[in-house]
Amino acid sequence: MRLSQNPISTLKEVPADAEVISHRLMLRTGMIRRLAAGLYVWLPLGLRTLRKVERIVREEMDRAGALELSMPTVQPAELWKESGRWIKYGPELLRFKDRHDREFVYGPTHEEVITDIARRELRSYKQLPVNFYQIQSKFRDEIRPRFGVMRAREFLMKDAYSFHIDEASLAEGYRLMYEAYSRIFTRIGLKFRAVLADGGSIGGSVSQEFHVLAESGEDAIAFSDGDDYAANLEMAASVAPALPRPAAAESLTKVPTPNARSIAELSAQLGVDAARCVKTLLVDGRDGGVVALLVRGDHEMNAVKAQKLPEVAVPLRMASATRVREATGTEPGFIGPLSFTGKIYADHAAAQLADFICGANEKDMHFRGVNWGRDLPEPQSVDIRNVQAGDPSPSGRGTLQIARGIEVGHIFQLGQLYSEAMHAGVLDEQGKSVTMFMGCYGIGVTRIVAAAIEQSHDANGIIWPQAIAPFQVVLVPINYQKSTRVQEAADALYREFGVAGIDVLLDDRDARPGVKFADSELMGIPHRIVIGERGLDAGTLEYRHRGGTESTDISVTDPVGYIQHKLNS
RNA sequence: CGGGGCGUGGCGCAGCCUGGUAGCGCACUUGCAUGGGGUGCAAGGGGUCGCAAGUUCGAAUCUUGUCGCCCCGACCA
Repeated sequence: MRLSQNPISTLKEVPADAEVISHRLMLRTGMIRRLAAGLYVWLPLGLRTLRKVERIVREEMDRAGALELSMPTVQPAELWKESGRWIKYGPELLRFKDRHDREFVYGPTHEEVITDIARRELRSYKQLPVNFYQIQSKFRDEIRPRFGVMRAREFLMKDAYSFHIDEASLAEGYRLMYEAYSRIFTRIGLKFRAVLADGGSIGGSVSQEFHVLAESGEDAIAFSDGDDYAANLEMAASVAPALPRPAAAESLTKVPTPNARSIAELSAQLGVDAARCVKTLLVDGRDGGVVALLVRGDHEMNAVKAQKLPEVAVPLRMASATRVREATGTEPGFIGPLSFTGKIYADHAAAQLADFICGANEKDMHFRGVNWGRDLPEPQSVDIRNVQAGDPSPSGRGTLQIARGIEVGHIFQLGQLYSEAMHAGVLDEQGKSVTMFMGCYGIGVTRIVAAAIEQSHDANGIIWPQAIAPFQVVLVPINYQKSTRVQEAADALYREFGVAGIDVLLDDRDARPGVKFADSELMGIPHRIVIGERGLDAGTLEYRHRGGTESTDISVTDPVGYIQHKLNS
């Protein structure tokens, strides 16, 4: 591409609402433009990178034996009603009607459509296993789209769905996808980690997410420093303390704690560690009542874990102030388990405490010296808290660290969740009908582009990994418009790179060198060759790598060979 | 959904409090100079101030409504 022919210029200033670095750089380089909240136009420069990511994904999916197809973005509501997700999916599902008043959705994912295809087309176990995939736009009406294309409403996704005769085959298909994903992210040049995950709204049992490690990531992930255990914070199991609970030493006393509505205030007023306090959280119950969830004062409740408890309503909701009053006779801040009559769950760590402090179900009062088994019944002990850095790893080796990640891939073993609801079966070797087992596997193609920038940039701009750079080489001629020699040399070089099949950008704009240097760095093109009269006199060109700070003179005789060597090393 | 904030040329902003017919920087156009790190000088083009209604002789400015967007929160017990 000749840069003089690209009408999109780079920006020095960026819209004030762009927060994260990838969003700012994508706007400044002219990769994307915002159309509306969560909707982005991919301009020529951005699309080049997007297509390169797509190509790598496609190559590795094909290599893993998956078959590409393409499904409509618009789907009939009947399929969603059949799977049950018409009700379960919530407002993120964009629903609309056509001129005949028939209901449709804009697909946020395609389990229903692919299962419909599978039940029509697949008749025999001999056709299994099979894995279908597509790379296509999805729409999810996010509560709060943000961070540019990182959490957009419409985005490009690679989604794959596999069908199997039994669980063993599903596990094998899942393993193949795990390996394909690892190859994909490695080829793209990302620092990533596969972590144990929750199924979320897609459902299913076994599932792992692939996270790109970056400070700006929206997810917290916990990983062991002793082995390769890694899990989304939502899922990371906290290990129950092994020691026996200390014996009760204090007697139960009620103490005044005026306005101590938070653990921080409470522990300050009483001069005790937050870890000796118990937080009582009331959440809505499944049967209409409330459920008490107890965690240690220095711990945080984990909503994903808590809503797996049978009595807890899904999705998890904190009880309203009115219901708190009905259930306890007091207001939030002074709730405790002692006179509470509803269902009580205590986190393992809270259940392990002796002589602890908790609310007295009376305004401005707490109990001290509370002991399980003596002052109230032994609790049902469960894991309902987030792990913290320093906690022992559930793998038994090492302690947990917390890092932030951007979820770029997610793989699931769905089992028979959809195939059962939608009656997708095949005949087995005995001629008996068997419900198929399914897996599904997603990659956020557009999100990968943003994640790559988050992970690799500096003060001057993007530093693209080789594999997804919009151009591999940029040619910067000095005084292109005035110097015939420079122009001829640059044009010749541009042709040679093109013939060699290397993606080359020629900055033939009538701009000063400083502008071109700044732009080449902003755009993050890995290899730069400067062509100037001085160098031509000496028979040299100037080479510089985007990541480096030094330029080196190279001979004019074979710059293409020089770059090819760099690309292959 | 709750709280806060913002809508003024393509982008970043000032003007609004105290009404008098819109300004600055970047970008863009033209010319001259410059030509190895976002160069300088000069001359230009471009905005019915989100939209609607109201108050007023007069509204970017005051009032009401409406639409759009952004940020924070959604463990607080």
